[in-house]
Amino acid sequence: MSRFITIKDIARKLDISVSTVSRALRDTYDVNRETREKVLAMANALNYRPNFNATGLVNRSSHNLAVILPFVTNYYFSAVITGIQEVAYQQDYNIILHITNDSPERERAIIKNLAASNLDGLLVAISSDADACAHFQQVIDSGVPIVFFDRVPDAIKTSKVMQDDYNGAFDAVEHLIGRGYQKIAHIGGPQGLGFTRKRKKGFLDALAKHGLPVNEEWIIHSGFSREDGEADALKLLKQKKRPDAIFAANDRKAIGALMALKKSGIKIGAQMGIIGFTNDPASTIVSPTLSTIAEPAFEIGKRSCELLLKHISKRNFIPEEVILPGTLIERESTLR
Amino acid sequence: MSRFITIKDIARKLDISVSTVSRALRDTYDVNRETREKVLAMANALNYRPNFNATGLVNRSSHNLAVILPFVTNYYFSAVITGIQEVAYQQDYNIILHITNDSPERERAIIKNLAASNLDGLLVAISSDADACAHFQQVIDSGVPIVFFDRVPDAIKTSKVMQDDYNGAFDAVEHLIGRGYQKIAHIGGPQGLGFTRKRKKGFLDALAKHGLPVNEEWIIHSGFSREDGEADALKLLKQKKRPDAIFAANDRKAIGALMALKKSGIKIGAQMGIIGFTNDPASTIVSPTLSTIAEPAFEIGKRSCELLLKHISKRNFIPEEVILPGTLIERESTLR
DNA sequence: CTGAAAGCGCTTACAG
DNA sequence: CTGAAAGCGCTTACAG
Repeated sequence: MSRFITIKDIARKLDISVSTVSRALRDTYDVNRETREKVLAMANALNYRPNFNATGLVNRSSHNLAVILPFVTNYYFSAVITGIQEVAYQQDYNIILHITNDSPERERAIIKNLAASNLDGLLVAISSDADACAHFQQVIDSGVPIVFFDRVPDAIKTSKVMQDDYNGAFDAVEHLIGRGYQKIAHIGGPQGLGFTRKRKKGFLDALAKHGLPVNEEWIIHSGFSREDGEADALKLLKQKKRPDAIFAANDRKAIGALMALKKSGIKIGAQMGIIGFTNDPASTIVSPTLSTIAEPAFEIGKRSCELLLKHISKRNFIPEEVILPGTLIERESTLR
Repeated sequence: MSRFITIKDIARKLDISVSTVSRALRDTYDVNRETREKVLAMANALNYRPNFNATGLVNRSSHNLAVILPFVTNYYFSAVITGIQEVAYQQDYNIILHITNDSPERERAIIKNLAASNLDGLLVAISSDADACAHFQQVIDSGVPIVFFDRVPDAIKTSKVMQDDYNGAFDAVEHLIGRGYQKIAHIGGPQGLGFTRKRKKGFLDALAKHGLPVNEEWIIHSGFSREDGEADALKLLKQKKRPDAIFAANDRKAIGALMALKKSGIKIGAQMGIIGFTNDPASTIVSPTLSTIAEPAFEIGKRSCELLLKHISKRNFIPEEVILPGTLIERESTLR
């Protein structure tokens, strides 16, 4: 391993002390202008790069942010990461990526092994079965701020960024009603997740507002995958009373439902309206194309990271909850 | 910021020296068994975590690996990352994620700002317009190993991991021929990329082997997006001599082509066979479903990371080029 | 405006 | 088997 240029090298070449080099480099103390310029020029000439381990050690900071989330192989989370990355990059922070595979055990193991001293902050979307969140509280208590996004634990007081799940769901269902559907089913996500409840509440309230009945048999909870959507849809089909529309908790489920129903000979739209949530690019690939609520995933990433940086720079930054609105996108799957 | 537990704390509590604590913790020197156990117990009781900035400073290593790639918002790259993450996690390495948005400038800026001292190695897929690769060579010369995957620069001697682009393309085209298609077009990726050339070569050689003509007008190069695929397909449609099948350089292009042609009234399969490359989940969502060559994306990530760790642990590890085979997946888009 | 010195938390020859 | 000391590269009171 070849040696790297250090401030000592610069100091020696210029025949000044390392203290002065350090001060000149950071431009924070009074340093003679000429001296500073000489140092800067030399640093540039030697292609000097600060050793982050050293600066981190004395400053107790690393310019490293960890992102912890269930998956990256889906559109929503990869778009969020891109947003996070965008602001981190501007501010010279590194993103350390941890993937939990939606496993609470792995999530806990990751948290446990976080060398807290190596991180300035955390951005996290919890796993589906987030039972206990004590491990996150410990991190915060140890002085490392966390911002949660999308999948947020209610119990922890810190900044959170999410889409407007309630109103998105409400709008989706009202859209179905507006299109004349009357017997509306809901295929939801895992019950443990906060936003599963919010989307369900939006669904229920929209029905209530329009005086439509709630049929408990038309409400099914399962996972978020396409396969889950297929299975849920097939269950709905077997009901004695069959619904005429489905609001799915996300696009993958909606697409699974759509494909399974189509295969069963149901005319999507005409016989069964379907609307999802996310605006995954796949929703324009299915046939018929899928109506949905577009989530501002990239924006959620950006806002989360901005908030985290505020927590980092201001010791006692007051936690904020940011709720970003979604947008109804009307496509073929809700066309009668 | 609350203080963290250090080896000094452990030493004080146990009334021994920090040297002994350090040695006991790493279990590398001879330490009296009892002493070691006392240290371990105390470390555990105090919930001690090593300060990576400090260990990194003395060991000149950080257990940090950087991953640099164009995007994460597509299936292939997000699957690769998941594979990388999987082995990094096992070995207690952190993944620092950098996204270039496929911009060579940003790629160069990222490399320039890498505090080399803070990284043990790099995993990279270069951007499409990778003209100069000197910046990567510099990193390697400075002692930080790089492993390239998928998009690899020919000019640099280091380990590389990729799918078998040539044979995958060859198999795809031979599949089309086996299904009876005779006038086969190719919609390829950006010309600068090495694998664009390899996939094209596989295409040409398969035609040659079966004595089919090469029509230069049926070979179109553009970007990798669905929109590019649509535009390419529409161009092919306007040709005086119209092809009866298309081999697309990736699934997104293939899906774009498929959708555009379908909209133009072409019967996919019967009138126009289409095959892609990747096995993006979207290829089972389009209708008709898309035949394709499945790439072992997750495996590519794993192998890349394993190789990088070998470079890191063995100063003079001899670079390896790993080529992983793809798998033909026959679906509806090549059914006559 | 500048330098000498102490210290961040850890590792590792050097003695014993 | 254990301790005292030096050092990794940087920052920052303390003097001057």
